[in-house]
Amino acid sequence: MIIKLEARPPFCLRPVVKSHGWVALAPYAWDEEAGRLSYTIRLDSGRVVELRISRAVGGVGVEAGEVLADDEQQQVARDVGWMLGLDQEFAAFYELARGEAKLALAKEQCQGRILRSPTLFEDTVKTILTTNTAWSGTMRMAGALVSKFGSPLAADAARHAFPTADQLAAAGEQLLRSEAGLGYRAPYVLALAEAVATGELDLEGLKTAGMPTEQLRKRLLAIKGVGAYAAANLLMLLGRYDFVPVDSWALKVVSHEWYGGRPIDASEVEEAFARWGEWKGLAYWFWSWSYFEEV
DNA sequence: GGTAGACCTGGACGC
DNA sequence: GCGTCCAGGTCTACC
Repeated sequence: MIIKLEARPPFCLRPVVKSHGWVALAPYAWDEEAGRLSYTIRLDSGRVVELRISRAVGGVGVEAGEVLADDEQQQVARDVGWMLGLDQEFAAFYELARGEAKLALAKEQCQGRILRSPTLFEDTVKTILTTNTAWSGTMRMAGALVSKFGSPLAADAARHAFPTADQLAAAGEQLLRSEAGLGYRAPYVLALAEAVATGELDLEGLKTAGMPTEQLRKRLLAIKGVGAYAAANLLMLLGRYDFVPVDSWALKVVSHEWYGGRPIDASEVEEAFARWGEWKGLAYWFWSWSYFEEV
């Protein structure tokens, strides 16, 4: 069964997949040769299926490997549409980027969309896993959460979906530490899972909340384990680009680009991109850094 | 409001 | 093989 989904042009699958490191985190997988993105998902019906997403005329084709009920097909269309940002609009950003040599190819290269997870819960957990650790650590922790606590794929029990909030809440702090190696992040992830599982926190509602970005940012910062960097990263995934997710890498490349390599702080990174206004985060994300041209 | 130290793990490094 | 050090954001206590 193949579900065809249309994308707002310009759309190219590979740039979305390569937009950041999310594709390297379970349960995502990318087949470079086939140009196919895979994602193991637990549907609301409880069924776990592997979605195989490929470029198709005008958008993407999603193969589920088995026949899905109508409501399951609707969920797949909704979730894949969100994951790839199929309906996102970047015309205003492209217009601004046209006059900037470091972003001149943004439209031509279909830049703008950033790969995300079906749920904001999963993206928030993964963002917490990126903090204060090397990328290898993030991959290890995400992989462990999926393999230890996620529901298995019927056709291949070795593969699992990302665990639901209920599943992580049921795991408890001790198992999150010992089985997933989350360390001090375990209580943060547990508290988040419990808040979402009990309905105390409606994370998914934030996807469509029309509130101002600053208000949305405050809601995200109220989550334990989510600081300035993590909130900005999540805002980017929510399509709000008013803040730059400043991590140590950002401090390095921005310093090299505009501050002569001297130590800088987060406010100087924000200042460097201030002229991009509501597109600040996106300009930062797709900037062609001198640091890499000279290394 | 600003700052220092603790948190946790894996990897790099020196012995 | 073992011990030490370091990288990586956020939180909390303190000033």
